[in-house]
Amino acid sequence: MLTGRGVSVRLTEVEAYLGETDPGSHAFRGVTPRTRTMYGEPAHLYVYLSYGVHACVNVVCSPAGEASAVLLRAGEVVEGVELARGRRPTARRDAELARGPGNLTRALGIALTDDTAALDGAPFALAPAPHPPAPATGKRVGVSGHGGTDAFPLRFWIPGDPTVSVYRASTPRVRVTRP
DNA sequence: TGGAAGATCGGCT
DNA sequence: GCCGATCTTCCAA
Repeated sequence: MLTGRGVSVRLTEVEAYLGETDPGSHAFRGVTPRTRTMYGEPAHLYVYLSYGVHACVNVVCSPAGEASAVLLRAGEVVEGVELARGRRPTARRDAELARGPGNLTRALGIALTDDTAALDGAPFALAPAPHPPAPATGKRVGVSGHGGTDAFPLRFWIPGDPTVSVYRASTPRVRVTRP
């Protein structure tokens, strides 16, 4: 269970990213200014910007010097629901409050400036679930190309949970015609 | 300096 | 349920 800024969520969907050996990881190409956090201390947040719009949050799990992290993709808001609703006005159902990486980040009030923040105290804390259910495993979604993603069944989710995001086919990128 | 790619969400039908 | 729009970051020339 993850707590951040007055909102607690029960994580229902995560993905693991190993590092240089993982084609889908940002660290695959090596250390960059953006991925530097992944090489930092464990139990810290790695927040990155996706598609220039959405913020996605990871938890660094390897010791300093190694790059491995867990991407938090979805969760169920169990505490501070009202607060989360205020942050997510477009969500019609509670299950949508933290469905999807970007939405989860918003519901928790995490911003890009929270990159490298520690998880062992306020305002962010990570605690084991009281009754951890058996998660399902499978291929990761949203990771395109590089051809090796099928060999990494590193996605874990709670089967049947309404807050788990569904697979979404990749959109063909249409370059905006510039005048 | 330029071009291409990317771990997505919201709105409308 | 499906379709479109958005910006940043990284690598190569």
